[in-house]
Amino acid sequence: MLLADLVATSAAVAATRSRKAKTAAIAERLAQADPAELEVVTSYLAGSLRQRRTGLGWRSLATLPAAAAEPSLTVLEVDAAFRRMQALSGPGSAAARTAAVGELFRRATPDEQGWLRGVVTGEVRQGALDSLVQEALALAAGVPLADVRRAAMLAGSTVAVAARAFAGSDALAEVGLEVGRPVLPMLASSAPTVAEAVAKVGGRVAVDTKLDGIRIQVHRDGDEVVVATRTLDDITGRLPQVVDLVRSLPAERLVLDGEAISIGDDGRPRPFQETASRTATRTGVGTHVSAYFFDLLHLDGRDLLDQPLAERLAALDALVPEPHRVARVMTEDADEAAAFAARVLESGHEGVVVKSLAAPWEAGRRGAGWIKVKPVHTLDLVVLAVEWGSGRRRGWLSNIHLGARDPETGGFVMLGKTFKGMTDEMLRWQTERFTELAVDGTDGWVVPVRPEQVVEIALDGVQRSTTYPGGVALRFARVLRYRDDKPPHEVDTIGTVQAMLGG
DNA sequence: TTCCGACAGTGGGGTCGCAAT
DNA sequence: ATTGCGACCCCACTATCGGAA
Repeated sequence: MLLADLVATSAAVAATRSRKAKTAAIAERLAQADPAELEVVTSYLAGSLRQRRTGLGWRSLATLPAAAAEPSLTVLEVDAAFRRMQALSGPGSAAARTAAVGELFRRATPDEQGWLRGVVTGEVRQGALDSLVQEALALAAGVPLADVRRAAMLAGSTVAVAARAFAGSDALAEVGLEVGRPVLPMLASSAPTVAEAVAKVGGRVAVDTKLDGIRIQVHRDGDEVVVATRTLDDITGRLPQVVDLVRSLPAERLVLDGEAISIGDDGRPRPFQETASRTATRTGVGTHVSAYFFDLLHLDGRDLLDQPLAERLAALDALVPEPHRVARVMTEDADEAAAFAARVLESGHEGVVVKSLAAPWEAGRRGAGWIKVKPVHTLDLVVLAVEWGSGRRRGWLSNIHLGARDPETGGFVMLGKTFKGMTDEMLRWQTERFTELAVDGTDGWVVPVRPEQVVEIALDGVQRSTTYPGGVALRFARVLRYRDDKPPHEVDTIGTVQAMLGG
């Protein structure tokens, strides 16, 4: 298959807003793929390369050679080119990579160059990702979507089951949970209060402590242990204590789901930054990282995936010692759940996850069985500058720079940015408003403004920063509303924000 | 007809590893 | 030694489609 054909499909998918039409276009292209190229085509139609890392990013593609007039690249040639680039490392690899990019892009037409750049930077933006490709696979192969989804969950990717989809439902059904091969993780949606989460889940629920660490999935087969992250990255070598712990459990084959986090000598959780640092480093030592498990998917030959959570938890409790499980209550009473959540926060943890005790394990259904609840802080800050948006926000002033008041200088200290929480109406309004407040000094991207507009910001908390002058940055900041009832000299001070670090 | 679940898009800060400077 | 890029950890929120109610 020519890359040009695939790029044409991507353009057609981008050109319509109808999901059905997108799915149909993708399905048509999938049906035309040879068996040998099916995995590459499936991956490309979802907007991703098959190579996890290429060493290429937006910067590497800033300058490109002149484009070809006629299409000639095949999808397999493109895959081979990226495979070669992935293999490059060591001194001189950057130059070799640049040469390889030149070779590939010289053979691409302007449209193909645009698509190649998008797939490398993860910005194909055609309005279809993995989920719609799963639908397209089901459509093209004439198999139920649920079969495709389940096989993809168990195999850890959609690409891995594309060929089986075309071989039929029976072939898909042969894909089972394999100890040692990570499955796609089950995700949680969120709710503002515990009471709402309990009501939404319904019936008897488990309320788990939500730890602010790294999600881990641990597989053990005899002495062989594999630790994987949420994106199924293998981090076994970085968490030796977790490996030892799981080896010590009284079972031979198992699959556990949990969280890795640094806990201080006082028994309270360390900031997320410490856990991240510790788990990101391959060789270094540092604070101890402990594992706390909250689910069990397999135990000694028995798959628990399809069992209700209540049964999985019973098996978990029998297997894993209490100090290595997340604290939990099981109840039907929203007040009891809320009281537990209050104790969890008191102990320094992030929040709770409310789970249906009747629900089986189901990846990729954010919203069904698990609902997280975290407290929200708010600050009133002033807007210091705005950035022009991209994609669907092109032409709108989008990402705002936030500042707290510095009582000593009478000025403002930047704490971070946010583009979240804005409706289209707010984007329209702020584009007009900040155009009025703009001062000289724009670089064409960032527009500095007079610090006069106050905004109420919601955030999960603050963290240490080496980027911002106050030494603190906001975590997950989003706009609640613009405030015209509050003058800039009354917004929160940098001292107030710094004090939240200790909290 | 209205409601709501699922999906994609738009990016945020921090940390490390690696190659180049 | 320092710098810049790429990769990946955590993540919130809105708009929209299309099936469910």
